Amino acid sequence: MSSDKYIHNHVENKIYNYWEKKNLFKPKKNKKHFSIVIPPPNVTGSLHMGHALNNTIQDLLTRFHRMNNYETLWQPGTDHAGIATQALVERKLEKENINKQDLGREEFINKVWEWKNEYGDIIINQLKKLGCSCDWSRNAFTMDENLSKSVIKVFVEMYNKGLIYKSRKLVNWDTVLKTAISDLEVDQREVNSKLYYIKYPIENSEDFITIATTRPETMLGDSAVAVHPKDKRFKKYLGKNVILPLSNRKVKIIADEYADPEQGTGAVKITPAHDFNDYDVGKRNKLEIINIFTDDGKINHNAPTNYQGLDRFEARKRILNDLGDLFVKEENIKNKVPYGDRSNSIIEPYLTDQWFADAKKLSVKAKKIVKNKKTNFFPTNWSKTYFQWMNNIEPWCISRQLWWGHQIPAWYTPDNKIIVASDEDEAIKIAKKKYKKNVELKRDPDVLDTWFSSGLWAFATLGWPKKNDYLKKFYPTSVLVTGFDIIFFWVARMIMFGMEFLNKEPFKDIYVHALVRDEKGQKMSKSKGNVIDPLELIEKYSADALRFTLLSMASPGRDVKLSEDRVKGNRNFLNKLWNVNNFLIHNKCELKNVKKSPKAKLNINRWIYGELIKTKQLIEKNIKDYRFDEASRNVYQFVWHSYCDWYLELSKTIFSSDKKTDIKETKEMASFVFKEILILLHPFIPFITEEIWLKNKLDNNSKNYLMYSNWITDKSKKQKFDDVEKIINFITEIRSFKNELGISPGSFIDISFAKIDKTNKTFLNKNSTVVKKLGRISNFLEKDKSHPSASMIIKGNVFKLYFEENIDLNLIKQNLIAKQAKYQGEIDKISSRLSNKDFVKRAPKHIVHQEKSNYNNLQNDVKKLSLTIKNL
RNA sequence: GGGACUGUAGCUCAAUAGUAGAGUACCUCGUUGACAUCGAGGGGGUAGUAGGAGCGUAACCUACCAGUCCCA
Repeated sequence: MSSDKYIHNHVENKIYNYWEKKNLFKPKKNKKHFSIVIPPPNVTGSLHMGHALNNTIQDLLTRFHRMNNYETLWQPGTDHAGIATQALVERKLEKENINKQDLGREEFINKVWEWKNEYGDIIINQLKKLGCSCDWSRNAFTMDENLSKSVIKVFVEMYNKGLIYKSRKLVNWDTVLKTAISDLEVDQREVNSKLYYIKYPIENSEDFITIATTRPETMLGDSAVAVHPKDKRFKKYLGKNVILPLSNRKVKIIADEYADPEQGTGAVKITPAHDFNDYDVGKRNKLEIINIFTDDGKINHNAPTNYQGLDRFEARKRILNDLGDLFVKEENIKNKVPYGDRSNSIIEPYLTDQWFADAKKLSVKAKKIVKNKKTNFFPTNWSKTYFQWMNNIEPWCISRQLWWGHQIPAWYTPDNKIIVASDEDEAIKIAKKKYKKNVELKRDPDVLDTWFSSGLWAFATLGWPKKNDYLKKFYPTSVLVTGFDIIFFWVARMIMFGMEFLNKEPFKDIYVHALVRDEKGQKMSKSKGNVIDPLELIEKYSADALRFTLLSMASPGRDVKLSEDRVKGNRNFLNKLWNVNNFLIHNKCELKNVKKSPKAKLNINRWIYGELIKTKQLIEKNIKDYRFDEASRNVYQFVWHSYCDWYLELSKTIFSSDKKTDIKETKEMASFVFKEILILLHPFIPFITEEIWLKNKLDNNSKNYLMYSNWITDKSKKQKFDDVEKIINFITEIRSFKNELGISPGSFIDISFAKIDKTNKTFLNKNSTVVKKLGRISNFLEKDKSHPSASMIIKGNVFKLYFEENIDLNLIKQNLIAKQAKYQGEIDKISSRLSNKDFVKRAPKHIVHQEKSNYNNLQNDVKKLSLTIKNL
């Protein structure tokens, strides 16, 4: 006999190899087109829960469309993660006592490539573990030659259009990584800080003006003290100078509305080189910009010698110490401090020359396309977030002081003019034309922000700028599946680039899923130690179980709170499925020979077929609406409860009978529906469905792949099969009644039909085999027995039940009284509704009608109940 | 400071305004034929609070309370 348990461990790898060997992930010519580009995971990354959710959804959509007559492309790849990768390789080299600078740029980049070639596929292999059916033959990398070419092309064109420019500005500077980063890469964290009050002596006076600051070390770079123009307290000092303590420089006291009279002392020190607000004040008031930091956050030569070379935090201590009497007090406060999301170090506003993209200009078309609903967010609400950011968009700093990445295609002439060209030869040509002679050119050492190249992902991976078949077929892509955390980083920028260069939206739909949190709803983080590793769950419970769990929990607008128990529960679902297969084999059902559309006469067969169609339609609708939670619920409910708990149980009565035609029909239907179940479930849980498919040789020697099997279509009118539902209800009532009276569920009973109406009597007699077996009934009696009985009332019919066991009459009575009270409660509610004239007048007729009929039915039941109670 | 979201059973979440459901946990019972990773049954909800519109709502509006997130 086959094993009772589904063991996933060997199955999943085997099945994945089978898919790859058969080349099933490649797009196959078909009428319609469907495409997804993967949000490229970081090449240094390893699979976390966010990836698992994100890619499970994409795989479900991909498989669903691939099965249903779409030529389907899921374009995979990774991004080069400039900072992360460079830092990683640097650390690795440090361990080997190799310094990046000694190695030189070119050699270092070689080392990074070596690393990439060795480890870069880790995350790709992890995606395979999850079952992702990407077309791996097209696996892309942002540093690939063709993608790099499109990056250069985009840069050059944007420069020529004036959409990219170089400028000296205050930027977010990471003193650890020694590079500029964009606003988005800065994390504003609330921390406990101290506010220091410091007296600045006023020139030629005994007076002081007291300022408050959280960063006293920056006073070495102060170029003014600002007060609010309307602040009467300071009016007398306006235009005077203060003697800057420690530096002994003279700086002016100026009036500027930036100074908030309510904050601190009302007077604020202005350090244009090291604070974004102060920079603006400085510009307005034409103040000197004094940079006092080196690129690694130490005090530089612009400060008094005794502080030079000190780290910024060391300098703070020394300065506070050196202030002496001028130090007034300190206060504990909470404030926001900028941290670099990669280095985790405090970010320094720093004045440098950088390249910027004019995001404001790019945003115009990008906003319009969403406004015009050519691109739609799901859930819709995310468009608000999108617009809010787009409306307040700032220039995007795209240059990074790194070696690993796309080097900016700009060259400098000896007189420091910029030449932007797609390669050095072209730059030389341009220079020659301009200067009428050969001039020495120096290439800009900076590279572009990784997100710049990921922004081209949706079309560069499809071959752009070449106008090939793929681009035509698959752009715009059908849907982008992504987390809300990268709407700005990536989604918005892809839309901007897509609109600018193809004048078409990169994707029709944007499905935004939530964050995966731990079971308590906390963000998973290494420092908290609450990270659940998807690979561990896969190992323990299977990829299918993890996938199904994530899908069923992906409710829109909600975070996914993942607990191991849920995954375990869904592993049980797989086992159930496995055992259905065992059951069918056991009953000699042949899946291999099922007909295309089975004809059924038996009510249970017609019923399960109807349920199948209904379920299929529901799932399809929910997948199209991106309601994966609902879709998984639909399929789970149908498979476990309708098919296993009822249909297969009911079918057992037929299998154990001697009616050959009925047995044949039921075998066929059981097999047919199960085969359809495998097809419906495949996008959700591809491994086990494929395993069962192959085990039953449904592939027909590689002629019928599960992965290309269409979902069932049936356009016939919906038929209702009340009779099976009636049987189910009747059996449930009996089971429940027995349980309430404390009768062992396995025991057999007799039931008297003496007081029930003809329709029901005929119906039950007609279905007696099934009802008797599942309801554990020995005999249907036409007349009441003289033994004591318990009465069960279903929809106005009184059934008398006779048990072998002795039942406490009191218990029976109590049971009936409780039921009566429950019904009466319902009646009271309905009657208060019905006695409301406005309700009867204004509510739709069918609602009123329904209430009335409910009322009558309940009244009838209560009447019967009280009669029975009286007779006891 | 600006913005978005959430509040429903112990927990995690559903439900076109027609009167609250599922999974899980819990309790009771059950095993010689698919499955104990199972089956049958059960208890459990003043829907954050308070107003308002409406015949009626958990769903709409307003305020408040609580929480989460984003931007500055």
